[in-house]
Amino acid sequence: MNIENIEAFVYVNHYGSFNKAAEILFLSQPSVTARIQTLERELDCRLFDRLGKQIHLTEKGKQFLPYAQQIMHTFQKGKLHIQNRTSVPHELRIGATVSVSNYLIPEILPAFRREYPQINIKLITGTTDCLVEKLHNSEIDIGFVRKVVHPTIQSYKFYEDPIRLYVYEDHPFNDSEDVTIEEVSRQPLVFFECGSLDWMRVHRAFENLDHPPDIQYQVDNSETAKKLVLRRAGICFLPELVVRHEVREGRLHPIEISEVSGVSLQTNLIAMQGENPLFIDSLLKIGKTLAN
DNA sequence: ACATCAGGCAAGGATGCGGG
DNA sequence: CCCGCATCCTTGCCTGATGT
Repeated sequence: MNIENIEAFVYVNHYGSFNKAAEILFLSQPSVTARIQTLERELDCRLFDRLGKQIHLTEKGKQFLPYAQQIMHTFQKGKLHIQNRTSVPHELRIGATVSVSNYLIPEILPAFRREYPQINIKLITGTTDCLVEKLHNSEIDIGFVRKVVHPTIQSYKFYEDPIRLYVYEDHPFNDSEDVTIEEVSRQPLVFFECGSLDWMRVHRAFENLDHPPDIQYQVDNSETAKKLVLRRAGICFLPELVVRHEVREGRLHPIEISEVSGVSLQTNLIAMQGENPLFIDSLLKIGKTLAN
C-alpha cells in the first residue's frame, strides 16, 4: 500500500479532475493517472468512471472513499503528533466576520479541537474584504466570510442561517396567525443592515407597499439590534444564530412572514486553492452538524 | 551492472462547446 | 450539422534514483 496513491485518489475525488489534483500535488497529470491506476490494480477494481471529460466515482470507489479519507486523516494526525514533539506547535489562523466570530466560532471550535488537539488556533476578526486580503497575504489560513468569487480562492458553502422576524415576549404578533409585511411595516422596526445580497430581499419586501416601513433604528451590529428588541424598542429581522439563546429562553419569538420566507444569510468557508484540505473537510463536516 | 520504479514529456484519442 | 479549438485522460518512451 502506498499513501501517495491514496492521497491522489482523495484529491482527484475532491477536485473532480486528474489535472487539478496534479496541480495541487505538484505532479504532472500522467503521474496522477499512474497513481490512480496503481491503486486500481492493487484494489483490483475501477475507482473512477472516465466519461469523456468527466470523471465519477464508481460504486467501489464510493465504498473505498471513507476508508481512504480515514487513512489520510490518521496519517495527518500522526504526522502532526510527531512534529509537535520536535518543533513548534502547529497553528491554524482562522479569519471570521464579526457575526461568525460571535455566534458560529464558539459552536465550531470545540469540535474541531477534539479532532486536532495539537493545533493551536488563532482567531482574527474582520470584514469579508479584509479577510480575503489577509488570505492572499498569508496572514490567515482559512476564513469564514460572506459570498466570495475569486480565481485563486476556493469557497465552500458552510452554513445557511435563516433570517426571520423576531419579536419580544408579549408582542401582539405572537398571537396572530398570518402576519403580513404590511402589518410589520406599521410596527416600530429595528433594522439590522448587514450588507449581504440576500438581505436585499428583506428590503424589497417593503418596496411594494404604498408607505415606507417605520424604521426607528438602523444599526450595523446584530447584537445591538437584538438588545433593542429585548428592550422592546422595536421588532427586527435577524439571523437565527444571533437569537438562538433568547428564543430558547422564550425571551424572543420568531414570526413567519411569507414575503421573506426562505431568506437566509450564507456563510462561506474560504481558503487558497488546494491549501488545508483536511482542515476544510473537518470543518465542513462540523458545519453540517450545526444545521441539524 | 542490472532491474525496478516514479515521474516527466510528447503524442494521440475522446469529448465538449461555440461559431458559421 | 460540421469544423476548429480547448480540455482532459491515456499511452509510450525516456531519464534519474535506488536497490540488489
